[in-house]
Amino acid sequence: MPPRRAYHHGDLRTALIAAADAIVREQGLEGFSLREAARRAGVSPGAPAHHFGSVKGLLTEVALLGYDELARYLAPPLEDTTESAEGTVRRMAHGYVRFALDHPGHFRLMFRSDAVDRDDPRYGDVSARALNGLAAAACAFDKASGQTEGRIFGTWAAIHGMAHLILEGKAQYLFGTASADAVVDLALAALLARLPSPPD
Amino acid sequence: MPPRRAYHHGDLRTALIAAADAIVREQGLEGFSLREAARRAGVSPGAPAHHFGSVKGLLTEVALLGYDELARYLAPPLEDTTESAEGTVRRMAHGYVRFALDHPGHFRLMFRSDAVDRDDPRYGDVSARALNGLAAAACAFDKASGQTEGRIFGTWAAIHGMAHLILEGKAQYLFGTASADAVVDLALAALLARLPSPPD
DNA sequence: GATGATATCTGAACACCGTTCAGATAGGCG
DNA sequence: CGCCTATCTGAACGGTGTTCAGATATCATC
Repeated sequence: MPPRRAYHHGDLRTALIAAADAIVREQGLEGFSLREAARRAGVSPGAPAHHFGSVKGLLTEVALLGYDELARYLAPPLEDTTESAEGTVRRMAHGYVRFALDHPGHFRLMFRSDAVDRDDPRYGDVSARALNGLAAAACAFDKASGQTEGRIFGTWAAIHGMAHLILEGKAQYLFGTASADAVVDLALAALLARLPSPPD
Repeated sequence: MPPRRAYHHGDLRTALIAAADAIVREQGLEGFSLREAARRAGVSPGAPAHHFGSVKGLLTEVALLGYDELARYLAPPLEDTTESAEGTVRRMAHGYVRFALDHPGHFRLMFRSDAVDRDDPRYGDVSARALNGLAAAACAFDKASGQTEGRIFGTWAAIHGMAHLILEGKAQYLFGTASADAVVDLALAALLARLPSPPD
């Protein structure tokens, strides 16, 4: 990463987002600093301010990329039309948890409302898009129970709770060193066993 | 909080924990700093190091206090023996979420494995104790489904997920400005509706 | 009670952080 | 060409956690 020759970067905004994304991916959120991102982009510490206002602005962009990536993890189960609705929910749970473990820095950032510009309108859009699939699966699976928002949120909460607790090391109190997939399967078995009869 | 007269504090360790706990309670985790805690205790910035090693050590103590408080929020539903098992789980979910909203700084800290000394043995003890009640309720309620650890973790994950998502403002995408209690009720309705028949 | 060992705390230093801002530089456009 | 505006520099400021030699107090032992 040799120092730029030109005084003007050309596309500093994009470069800073890429640098920040890489830091969060490599070192997690604690390893991130605005100055380090500037350093990687070969630019002075004051440069990011013009493009992002503050560190929150830059981290918001990284969080948005995280939602895109999450959507990619959740897509395959939906595209497989041969799967039952219950199977789809199952596979999305595994995908959600795998995303959290594959991209812990992004996952944590996405749910750190203090580190991010919560009021960015794109933020709501992207999270809605990422969860559209989950919403569809939850509704298809869970036709009989409660009203729509309750179904979606209940499913989301159960899956998100697994991911968060596993990521932060809380599952080991119950399961020792069992794999995340095994933990998810056991929890799903308990949560889905309540179902009266598998739909379609 | 006038400056101490004595060179030695007397019980600095306790004073620092109390100060840190107060900061987290008043200003949240982002408002916390080791130096501010030292300032409140009327002591130099280097003093905490001797008692806690690093900032993680002090924050671990605050997190432990958080678990105690959580246990207090979860206790009443268990003590009410007239309640059905489902009702107990319901009330514990509301208690868990209320704790998160009443003590956001503590809640976030308790699940920030980067900010805390994860390997502190007391950490596992206290979290186990706080969740014992939840475990008992989950098992009593959910006799038929899955094996024990799966039942406990599934219930915990669902409840924790609600609390986390609500606290970080993610429920508003689905429910607007609805109260947390209403959101929890709707999600519980969907999750519990799957039950074949109410036990006992 | 005096003496020595040990625990405790100070205060200055260090490296780093995010943010600000006057000024240097470049590109776009008349 | 010359100007205007966006962009970026680099130094400064106040803040952070951590380290450490040295000052101070407590405690055990004589």
